[in-house]
Amino acid sequence: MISSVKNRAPRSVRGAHTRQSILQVAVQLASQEGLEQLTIGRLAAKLEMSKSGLFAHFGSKEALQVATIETAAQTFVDEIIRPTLAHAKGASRLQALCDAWFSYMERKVFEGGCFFATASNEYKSRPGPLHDLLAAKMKNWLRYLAGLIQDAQARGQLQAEVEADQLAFEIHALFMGANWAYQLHGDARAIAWARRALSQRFERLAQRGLLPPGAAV
Amino acid sequence: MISSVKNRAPRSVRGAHTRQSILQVAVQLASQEGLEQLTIGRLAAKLEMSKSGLFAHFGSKEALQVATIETAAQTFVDEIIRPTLAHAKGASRLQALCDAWFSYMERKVFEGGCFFATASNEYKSRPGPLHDLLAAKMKNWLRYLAGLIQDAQARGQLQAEVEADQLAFEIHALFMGANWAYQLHGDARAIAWARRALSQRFERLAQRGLLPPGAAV
DNA sequence: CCTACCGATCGGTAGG
DNA sequence: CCTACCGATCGGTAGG
Repeated sequence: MISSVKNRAPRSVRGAHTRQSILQVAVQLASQEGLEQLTIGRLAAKLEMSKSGLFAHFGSKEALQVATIETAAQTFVDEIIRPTLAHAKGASRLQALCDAWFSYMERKVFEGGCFFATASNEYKSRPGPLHDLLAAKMKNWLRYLAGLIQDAQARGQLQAEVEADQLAFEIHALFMGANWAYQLHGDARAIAWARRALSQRFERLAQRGLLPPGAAV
Repeated sequence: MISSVKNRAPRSVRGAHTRQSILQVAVQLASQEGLEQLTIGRLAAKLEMSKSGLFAHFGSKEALQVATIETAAQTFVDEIIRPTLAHAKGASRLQALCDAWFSYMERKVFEGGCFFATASNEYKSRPGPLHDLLAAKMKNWLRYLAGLIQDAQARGQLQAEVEADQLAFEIHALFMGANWAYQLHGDARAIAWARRALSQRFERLAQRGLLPPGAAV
């Protein structure tokens, strides 16, 4: 079916600007309260515009939710993926990515902590298009992590006997754990614990000093 | 204030039984969709009773949510804490606890995966009494984990240089990571990855073979 | 981008 | 434990 409703294009530069403003607020709200609590009425009230005016930008609540996820994904790429591309492939880039992730959390890029932690937890046990979209995004993220690990292994900077998927899972689990504890208890020790666990894991896996000095922060 | 509404006691044996039936359904629903989506109307429809009849058992939505959390806590204790008390204090009990946790997930005690993973994620960035209750429960859980670690350390079964809070955080992060991936992707490899990461961590921390043989599963 | 609506559902109440 | 309600809010529509 050809849906001009779900993939609504902005009709003007001004419309696109308004749409972006809406989505920036939506991303912040959803990172704290989830995508289900992101109601059109509350969002419109925050933006001091009418429900129907806001609604017209998206066409359905689900389209608003999808656009919110895509906006958060853009921010995630800009904050975490893109800066690390300046680093050499392998251990250096992997380390930069981990640092970027902790920085992203400490700087509170999203008010409610990692947007994707909130959203993927919200839909992890509920079928539907939002589950599928988030599961696909998270799978890509873990694949990307595993790819960086394999790069480091191919360069002899990381022991090859550890399965890349296994290590990617561990790294991701420490990110999620740090985000969870930091948000729930407001205790920054969780970030320090995750950093230390990661650096110890990396140290053990580093081979023959090929990891750049101080790389395992 | 003396609140006979929030701490409503069942007026009869039959009333207590109905209340328990309601809460069992509530716990399953909330583990999948969260405590906010646990609406009185949906719960009443599932139980084929009237909204107001169900409502009368609790007095407010928040009281229903609190009772649901306490019910899930009971199940958690029965499934994970209590069985491990049969094991000797120290590494043995710590290991039994980890095994019990993975078993609890694999047996899908809660349909949506770990109830407390869902609930604590839902309220981690939102102030209010439910946040505070869940944060307190999770703090107790991590304290309990850290206590088991300290017991093992005091017995010379686990190296003492690792901070108990640090290791408890790591163990919990692997539990949360396994639950997250298993629920989101339905991929049991996540459980295997978490088990392996844990057993490797324990192996490295075991001293002088004092850890019972095969204890680090 | 707005006002003015719609039916459905929310948490909760009255009264039995 | 029920029927019969209440005002508020939900996602969404009509028409401009």
